[in-house]
Amino acid sequence: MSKPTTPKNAPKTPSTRDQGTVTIEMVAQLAGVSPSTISRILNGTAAVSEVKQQAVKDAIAKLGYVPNPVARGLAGGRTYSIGVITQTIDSPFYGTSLRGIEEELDPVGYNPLFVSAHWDAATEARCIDVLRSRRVDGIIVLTGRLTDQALKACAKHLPVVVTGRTLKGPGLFSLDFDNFAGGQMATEHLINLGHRRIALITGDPEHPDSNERMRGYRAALKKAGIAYDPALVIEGDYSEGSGLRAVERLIEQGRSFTAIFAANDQMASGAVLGMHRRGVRVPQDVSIVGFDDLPTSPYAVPPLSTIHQSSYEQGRLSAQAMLQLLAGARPTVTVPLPRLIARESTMRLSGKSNTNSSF
Amino acid sequence: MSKPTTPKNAPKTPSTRDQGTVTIEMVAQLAGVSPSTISRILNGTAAVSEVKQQAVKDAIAKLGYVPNPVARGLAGGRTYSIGVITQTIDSPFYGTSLRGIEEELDPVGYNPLFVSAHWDAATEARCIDVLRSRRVDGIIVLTGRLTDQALKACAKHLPVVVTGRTLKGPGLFSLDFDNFAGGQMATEHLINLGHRRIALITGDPEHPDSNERMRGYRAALKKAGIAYDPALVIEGDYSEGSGLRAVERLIEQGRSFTAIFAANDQMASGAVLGMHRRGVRVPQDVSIVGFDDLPTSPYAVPPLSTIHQSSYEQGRLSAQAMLQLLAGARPTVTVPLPRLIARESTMRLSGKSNTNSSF
DNA sequence: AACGATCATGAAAGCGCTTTCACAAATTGA
DNA sequence: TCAATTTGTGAAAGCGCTTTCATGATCGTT
Repeated sequence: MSKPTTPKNAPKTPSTRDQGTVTIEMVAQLAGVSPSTISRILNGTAAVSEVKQQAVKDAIAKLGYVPNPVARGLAGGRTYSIGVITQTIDSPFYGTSLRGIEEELDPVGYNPLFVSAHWDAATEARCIDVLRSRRVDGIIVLTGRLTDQALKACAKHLPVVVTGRTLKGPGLFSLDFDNFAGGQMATEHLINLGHRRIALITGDPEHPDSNERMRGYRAALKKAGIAYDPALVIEGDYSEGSGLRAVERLIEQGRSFTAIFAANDQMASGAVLGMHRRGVRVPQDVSIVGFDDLPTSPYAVPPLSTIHQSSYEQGRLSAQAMLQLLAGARPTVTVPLPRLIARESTMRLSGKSNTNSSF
Repeated sequence: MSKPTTPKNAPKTPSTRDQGTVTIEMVAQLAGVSPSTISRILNGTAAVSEVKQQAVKDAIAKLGYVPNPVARGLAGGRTYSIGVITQTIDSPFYGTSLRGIEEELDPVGYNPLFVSAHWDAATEARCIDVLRSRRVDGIIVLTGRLTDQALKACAKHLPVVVTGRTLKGPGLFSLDFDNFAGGQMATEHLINLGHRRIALITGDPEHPDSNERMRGYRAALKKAGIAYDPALVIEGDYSEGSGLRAVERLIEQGRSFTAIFAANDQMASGAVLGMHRRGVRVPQDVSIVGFDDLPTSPYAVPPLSTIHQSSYEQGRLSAQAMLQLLAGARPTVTVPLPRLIARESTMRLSGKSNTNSSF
C-alpha cells in the first residue's frame, strides 16, 4: 500500500481552508488547457489561439473564477495594490484626495492601501517599510515630510508619485500645486476690494506649501505697493483652533486690519469664529479669504471666499500618474491652476470701516 | 549539453525582482536552523529551545529580516489585513472612524484595507468580493446597506464586525450606537430650553440610524406632551445642502418654529446658513441642535450644540472587536452612550420671540 | 523541397512562507 | 528497565499563481 490512500475515516479536506475557492487549476481542467495558458490569457502575456481563449473564458464564467491576488503577488511580484501615504486620513482635505485615488484605481483593478504618517518623518519612513513589505506596486505620497533624498532612494525600488513638491527623477513623479500663485491670488482679491491692512495667518512653517502661500501674499503686497508688516502675520498650524487663536492675538495686540488671508479654510473658519466672538462682523468689518475650498466651505457662515484647490482632482491625478509610471510611461498629467472662489466672506472695503479701527 | 548551464553572457539574476530582500531561508542559514523553526518562533506555533530562539533572533536582527506578508498570506491563509467597508471615505464622520481603526490595528501588525461602497448595496457586495479575493482576515462594515442576511452569510467565511445595527451570529459582532436615545436627548434639550415648536430635519430615510433619531424626537415630544406636527418634519439626506433646503422650505411654507433638531451636524450647518440668509439669528431667533459632533462643529458660527457620538471611538471599538473575534473570543466592547454637548447654537426661548412668528 | 525562424502551448520550477509528517532525543510511567 | 509518550527539529509538500524552458507545429525562405 504505497499509494496515498488517505485511510483516515474523516474526509480530511487536504489543508483546504476555504473549500469554495476556484483555482486556476480547476479552470484549466475544465477548459482543457494548462494553467500557463490561462495565465497568459488573463495577463495578455502571450498570444493564445482563439479557440482556447473562448474555452477558457467559458470555463472562467462557469466556475466564477477570480484570480487570487495574493498568489499573484507572490508569483509575479505584482500585487495590484498601491500604497498611499497620507498624513491624517481624517482630514477633510486629504480625505477627498483619497476618494479621488480610489476612484481612479478601482476600475483598473488596483486597490489603494492607505497609511497615515501623522506629519512625522520617522513614522513616514516606517509607513514606507510597511508598504514595501506588503509588496505594493507603487507608492503615492501626499505631501510628506520625507526629504527629497529619501524619496528618490525609495523610487529606486518602486514608482513613487509625490504631491506638494517639485522633484524629478527616475521612477519618480511629482505633482505640485501652485501655492505661490494661489497665495498671490487670494491676496490680490483682497487688495482689489480696496483692502490695504491685510493680516496673514500662516500654516505650519514646516510645510513648504504654507511658505509658498506666504510668498504669494508678500508678492501681491509688493506688487500693489503695500508695505509688508510682520505684525500682521501670525503663525498658525492649519487647524481651526490656531485660526481662532491667531485672530484673538491680532485683536488683543490692537492690530488694525480690514482683511485676513488664512492659509487654509480650516484656520479661516476658526478666525471667523474668533471675530464672531468679539463682535467683529464678516465681511462687513473684516473680509477673510481662505485656501483649499473644502467641501464644507460653501456652507460656512458666511460662505467662505477661498482659493480652490481640488484635492479630489489631485488624488485622481496622482493615481493616474502612478498608473502611467507603472505602464512604463512618463506621466503627462498636469495640476489645475489655482482658482479664486469669491463667496460671501469678502467684500469691498467700505469708506467708514477703515484702516485704523482696532476694534 | 543537457544541464542548464545558463550560457547567456548576462549574469541573469534568477527571476529575482528585488535582490535586496532577505528571506526566511537566509535567516535559517545564518542561524543554523531550518526555516520551519524560524516560522515556529515567529508565530509561536510550537516550542523551540532557548538556544535556537536566541540564534534566530540574532540572525533576524543582523539581517534585518522582515517576513513577507504576501507569502504568509499564501501559505498560511492569514494576510494580517482587515477589510473595512466605508460608505464615503471622505466624509468627516467616517474619516475619523477610519483613523480609530487604523490606530488600533497598527500596533498589532494588522493593516486596514479601506474600500468605499457609496451607499449602494450592489457596490457593497462587490466590495466584499474584492476584500475576500484579497484574502483579508476579517471585514468591518461601517453602517452598510447590506441586508442582515447577506452579512450573516459573509460571516460564515470570515469574522465580521458591523456598526449601526444590532445583529448577532457566529463570527459576527455588531456595534450599535443608541441613536434613539441620542435623538431623544437632543429634543429634550430643546424642550428643556422652553421650545415647543421644534422642527426636525431627518437624514436619509433609508438609514436606520436616521429613523431611530426621529423616533427619539417623537418620544421626547410625546413625553413632554407636545403634539407631533408632520408639517415641521422635513426630509434631508445628511448633506449640508439638504439642511439648507430644508430650512428654506420650512420658511417658505410659513411654518412657525423656534428650534430645529437636525439629524446630523452637516445638515445643521446647512440649516444655519439657510437661516443666516433669511436674517434669522441663531440662537436668538431659532435654536438648533445637530448630531454627531463633528470635529468642525465646535468652530461653526455659532458653535453647534449637538449629540456627541465619537466616531473615533467607534472605529477603535470595531477594530478591537475584530481583533477579539480573530482571537476566537467573544468581543466584549460596548459603545459609549450618547452625550449632549450644549454649545452656542441653542438658548432658552425668550418670551417675545415666540411660537407663531413665521418670520 | 529542405531548413532555420516563428508561434502556440504544456511541463515544471519557483515566489517565501506555513504546516504536516517523520524521526530522533528526552521524559515519563509502571 | 523497557515501552509509551512527549518534545524539538528538519525535510518536504504545498498555497495559487507567473514565468522560464522545451517542444512540436506552422511558416516563410531560397
